[in-house]
Amino acid sequence: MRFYKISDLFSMEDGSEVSIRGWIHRKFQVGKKIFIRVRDSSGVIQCVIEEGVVGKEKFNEFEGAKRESSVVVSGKLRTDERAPGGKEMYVSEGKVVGFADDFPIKGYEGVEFLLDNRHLWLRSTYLTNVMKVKHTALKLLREFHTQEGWWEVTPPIITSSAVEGGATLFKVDYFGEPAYLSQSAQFYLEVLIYSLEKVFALTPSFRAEKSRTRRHLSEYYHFEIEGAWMDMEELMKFTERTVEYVVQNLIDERQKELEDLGRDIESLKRVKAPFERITYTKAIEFLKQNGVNIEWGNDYGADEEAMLTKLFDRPFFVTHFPKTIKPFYMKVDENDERVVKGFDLLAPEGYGEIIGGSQREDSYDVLLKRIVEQGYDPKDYYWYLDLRKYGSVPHSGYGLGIERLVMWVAGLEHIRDAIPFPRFRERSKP
RNA sequence: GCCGGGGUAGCUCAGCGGGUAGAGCGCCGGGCUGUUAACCCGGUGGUCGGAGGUUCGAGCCCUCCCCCCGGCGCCA
Repeated sequence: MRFYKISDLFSMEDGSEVSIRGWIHRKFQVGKKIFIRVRDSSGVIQCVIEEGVVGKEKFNEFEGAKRESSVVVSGKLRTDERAPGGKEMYVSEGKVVGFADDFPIKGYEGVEFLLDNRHLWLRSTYLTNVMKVKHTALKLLREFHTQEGWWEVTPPIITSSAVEGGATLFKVDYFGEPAYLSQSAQFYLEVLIYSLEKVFALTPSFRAEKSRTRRHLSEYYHFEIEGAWMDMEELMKFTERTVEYVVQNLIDERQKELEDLGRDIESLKRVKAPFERITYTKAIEFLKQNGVNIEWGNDYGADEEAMLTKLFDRPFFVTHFPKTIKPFYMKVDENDERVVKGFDLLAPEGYGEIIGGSQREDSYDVLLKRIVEQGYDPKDYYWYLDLRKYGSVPHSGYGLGIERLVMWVAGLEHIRDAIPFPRFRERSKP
């Protein structure tokens, strides 16, 4: 038997005999007539079952099938304005494959209940739409970098030390020795540019902070790139082209899902390179003019970042931060020793930082000095320092938070919905 | 880690001058030949987050603890 995708049925002729399989999304019974809305991965269609047509036994079988029961049904398609989407199937035969117990999610539950029942909530059209958007975003990132001559590589997740200090690491028992879950693949990518020149990786990253915001996860997908011979300017140009490519093609390929999610497509259409740029110094001036009590040299917080996002109606760069608030690997600007050649890319509409990048320090002596300056032990970074001793080159790279990108593009209120099984706070179930 | 809010029926919540618990929805049974979170009739429903304490008596007052939500910090 050939099974059709439900989404394909809506473009077929009335009278077509088709079979589908899926799950009962909604069900209504009126006397001797049962309406079931059958869902598969592509869509939902209403099916009408009448006792006079399928027989009493089959009718009773479907009568006993609750929401989320899995079914196979066959029948004729016909147009009916009373059906959602304007088409329905008039069932001639079918069977219940797996009967469902009473499904706990009815549609008015709170956050905690839904998170405890995430394994069931993932069947919702809302989360399904988000997952489809995410898939396409990942596909587009890979597609673009491959087209542009980049190599995908697979850095380790288990590491022996912090890439940068500060952020809390998850500790694991590695054959009796302490090891940590990676919070960035950057240093490993820096190794690989000496052979592949331009590399990217998609890996989970882990942060053990007990963050309490709608923008943080303990486990998230990190898209990182590193390019040999690239300076900060080249990297920023490449970054904005990447974001433009992903967003513009998403509008095209996932239009229906974005609309279902209630996303304002017009604001996404404005995501065209080049993006505006503002230096950290100018950002601080702006904040001061708007009554924020902040001094040059301090990092701005979430409230301040939100103020900045209102300056532009598309993503924009903040550049040249004081070196005191940025990690040692960022290259100090030769025109102004107080700042580094690093940038953040902030998404508009209050979404904030989605990418952080920089040109890397390529001088052995300067890097060593900065490691010591920031209180780290150079021995822990022996292999990272080594890279500067064997044909060092200018190079740059960035890290993009996949779930933050999805959250912004899909217009989500919370980052947890950009990942099927969110890990945050102490939550690790389901 | 800090600040704020909250944990009462399967779910969403009400109850608080202390007198030992209520609604809606769900669920179960019945009815209905066009439903869109269907509708109508009947039924079912609770260690009031945990442990101590005050009191004749605690969901309600006190102490400690646990869990959840939102904001900050940290960052992608």
